[in-house]
Formats: sequence, C-alpha cells, structure tokens
Amino acid sequence: MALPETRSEQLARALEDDICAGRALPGMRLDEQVLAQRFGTSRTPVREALKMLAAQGFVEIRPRQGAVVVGLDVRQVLELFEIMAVLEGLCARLAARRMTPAERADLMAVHGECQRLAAAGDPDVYYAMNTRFHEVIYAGSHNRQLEEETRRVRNRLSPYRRNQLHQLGRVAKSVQEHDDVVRALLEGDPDRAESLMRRHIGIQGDGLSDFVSNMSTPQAVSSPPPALAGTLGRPTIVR
Amino acid sequence: MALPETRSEQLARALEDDICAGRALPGMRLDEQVLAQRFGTSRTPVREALKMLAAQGFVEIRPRQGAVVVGLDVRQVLELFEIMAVLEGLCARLAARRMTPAERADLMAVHGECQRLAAAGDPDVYYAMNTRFHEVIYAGSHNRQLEEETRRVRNRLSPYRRNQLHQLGRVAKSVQEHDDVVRALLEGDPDRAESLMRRHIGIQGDGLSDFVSNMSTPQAVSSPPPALAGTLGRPTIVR
DNA sequence: AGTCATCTTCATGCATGCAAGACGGACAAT
DNA sequence: ATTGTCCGTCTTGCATGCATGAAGATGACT
Repeated sequence: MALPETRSEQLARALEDDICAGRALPGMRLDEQVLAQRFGTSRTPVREALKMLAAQGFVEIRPRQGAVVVGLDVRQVLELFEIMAVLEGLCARLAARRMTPAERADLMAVHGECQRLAAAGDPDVYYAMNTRFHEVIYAGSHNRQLEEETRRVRNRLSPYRRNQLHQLGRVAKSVQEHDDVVRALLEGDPDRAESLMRRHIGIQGDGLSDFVSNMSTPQAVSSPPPALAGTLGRPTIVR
Repeated sequence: MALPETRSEQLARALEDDICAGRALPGMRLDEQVLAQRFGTSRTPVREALKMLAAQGFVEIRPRQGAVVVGLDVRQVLELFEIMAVLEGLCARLAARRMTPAERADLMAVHGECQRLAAAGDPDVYYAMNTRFHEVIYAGSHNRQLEEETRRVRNRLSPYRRNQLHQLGRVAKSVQEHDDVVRALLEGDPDRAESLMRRHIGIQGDGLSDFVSNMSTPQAVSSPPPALAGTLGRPTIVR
C-alpha cells in the first residue's frame, strides 16, 4: 500500500536531510550532474528536487549559475526565529487545549527523558530529545498545517542551531523552560503555555543574543556564497 | 538589470496567480501537455513549475496521476486560519514598533481608502484595497521572511476568502477592526496591535464561524478531487 | 603589474524520446 | 443488471541531446 515515491521526492528528502543534518553546509554548491551520479539517476529528477527545495527556501537557484544551499545571514536567522516563536507558541496554545490524555502522557515521558539527558550532560544527545519534545507539542496542536509549517521553519533554522546548546548552562536553562511549558500545558492554560513557549524560542531574554554573538555561521567548504560575504566577517569554518 | 527569469519560474508565478485569483479552482486537473501548449513551451518547465507549487502546497501531485489544484476541506481551511492569525498578529506587533513615519503615512492613506471604499459598498473593490492594507502591515514588520511566509499562507487561503466579504455587514466590520488595529499601530502598542489583528483574522468572534457556514467550497468544473469528497457534501458548484 | 577584452570550457535550461503505470471501455461471467 | 477481467490509450516519470549563457583562462594594452 505504500504509495510509490518518485525519484525526485526521494532526492528532495535526502537533500533536505543533508542540509538539516549539517552534511550540506550553507553556501555549498549543488551540482546537478554530481548529484545525479551520486544517486544513480539522470539530471531530471535532481533538477525537480532542487526546484522543490528552492520553493521551500532550503536552496537558492540562480539562473544559469546553479543551486547552492541557502546561506542565511544573521538578520535572516533572527527573522526566522521571530516566526518560529509565534508558531511554536501557537502550537503550545492549541496543545494546551487539545492534547489527549495519551499525548499528555507522551509529553511527560519525553520531558522526563529530557531532564535525565540534561543531567547526563551531553548537549548533542539532549538536542535529539529536545527535538522530540517539541515535535510532541506540534502534534498536540492537532493542526496538521501548523505542524508542517513549524517543522519546515525549524528545519530551515537547524543548520544554525546545532551549537546553540553547547553554551554553558544552556541545556539546564532549556530544560527548565520546558518544565514551565509542560506545567502550563498540563494545567490547560493556553495563554501561559503560549507565552512561555514564545519566550523559550524567542528573542526575549538573553538566550538569543548570546546565541547570536556565539553564532558560528556555517560556511561551505568550497565556494563561499556571495550572499554570505561579510555576514559575520568570519573565515570558513570547517568545524 | 532585471535578472532573467526562467520559464519555470514564470510558469510557477502564472499558475499560482491563476489559483489565487480563482481562475484555477481547487480540484482542477493541471495537465502538463495542455499547460505546455498554452504557454508555448515543452513539458519540462511546466513540470518544474508544478513541483515548486506542490512544495508550497498550492497543488498536489499524485505519482503517475498528475497534478491538481489543492482542495482544502473545512478543517484544513480552519487550520490555516489559525496560522494566519498568529502570523498577521506578529506582523502587526512588529509593525507597531518598527514602521517608519513614511510607512505610517502609507498605512493611514490605505486605511482611508478602505474606509472610502467600504462606504461605497462594493465588496470586490474593497477586497483589493483590504489586501493592500494588510500588505502594508506585512512590510511594516521589517521582517522579510515573515512577509513572504504570511503572504504565502494568505495566497493559499485566497480561493476560500473571495466571498467572505460578501456577507452582510462584513465589510463594515472589517473596516472597523482595521481602524482599531491602525490606532494601536500608530500609538506604538505592540501587544494591542497583535491581539487586535489576531482577532481580526482569527477564530475568535463570530466572523469565522459565519464564514464557515456560508463557505462555498470552490470546486473544479471537472473531476472533483477525492480529497474533497464529502467535505461539505455539496455537489459541484460552478459559481 | 594591473586592467580589460576575447575565447574556451562547461553547467544549466529546455526540448524531445521512450517505457511504465493508470484510467476507461468492451466484453464475459454471475 | 452488476461485477470482474482484459486490453487499448494516454499521461506521467525519467533519460538524453542540444543551444545558451556564465565562469575562468589567456593574452593585449595602459
């Protein structure tokens, strides 16, 4: 019954995954032929996949000049965070009113895991569970369009968040903020859930400005994109 | 200096426009060859345009079965309105803090036009100016990503809003709500601007439920899509 | 040496060709 | 009359070919 997926869709997912996971860094050139060979197809499905990713903001296609992974400058990242804050805030608001008992149990379970992993201290492991935590809330909104939209923005930002949690004390702070959100959610207080979530994601507080000043703009190994020239003035970071 | 636009981009814009303007109704089949002939190209750029539109949620491509204009059921429309409310709300919030004097003047001018046209009484003419009103606020947010995102959601909803203003008294109510928003914006009150805008768009109040019950789900002239079967139980509406 | 013009090379944008799968109709069986 | 099967037709998905325009290299000139 699994509906057959076309090559172009597979490629689009694979490429998006590469971008989100940081395997394809912003600014990286995406050569059609190279990709075609790598995936064992012709250029046609590759092109279609790139067009889809371009339509979603993951890559930029400059006519006759090929596709590159989108490189966001600081300003654009901040802009997306502003959007992210209200979208996640809305998720929380709706979730507070709509989550089923099973979903609430899920939330508590995942939150518990978060707390455990936070104490364990590995930011990368925590990062994964943190993602699941937020996903549970997206789903709890019972709004599919919102879920997809929020995930899309999150994915677009993901190349820039990887190191966010490596700041000293950020994990502890994150899990504490989660705790507050969870409480509001379980008490069914939409206003508080929304505002706490907005603060958790958003510009308020010092989290983001710290983030900005510590931000290591991911750069491509090859051919830094013009769009990124001078964003942070930092040379190529190989990480 | 106008950077050359590829055919696939032109096609994508043209098709999106057809959909938003209601010339291509939800459920309508988009045949590659027909479109290719209509626009005087081969199928390739048409396919690429369709892929882009699919990635943005305007059309649905079912493998081996072709593309159709997405048909949203009532639930999905409501979901998008929930998103729309927070996005426009955020636009208003940011605009309250960031609009330049020139932009404020613009806003007042457009609002004035809205009032004039509202009094004149033609909902369709008002609709156009209403769109401009909201666009001014998007721009006033000084957040490009948000601007684009909000416009995209608005466009996705546009086939379903056309008749919204034809309800008795809706125009008057709309312009009154605009007036409140404008006041908050000009006073630089972000909280009030956001909450008023959310209410203007959103589910609160009776506007939307009226809208729902009066909603004439746009249907394709040919081949009603399976996704729409039973959404409102109404037979094909030719309008 | 540095700057500018020309040329070469190559990737992209689009057209076309071909095979596989889906829809529709005819026909047979119940 | 209805259901199920088979077959023809058509559209899509992908591969390939070709022309255009861009990036880089070479060389001339200031």
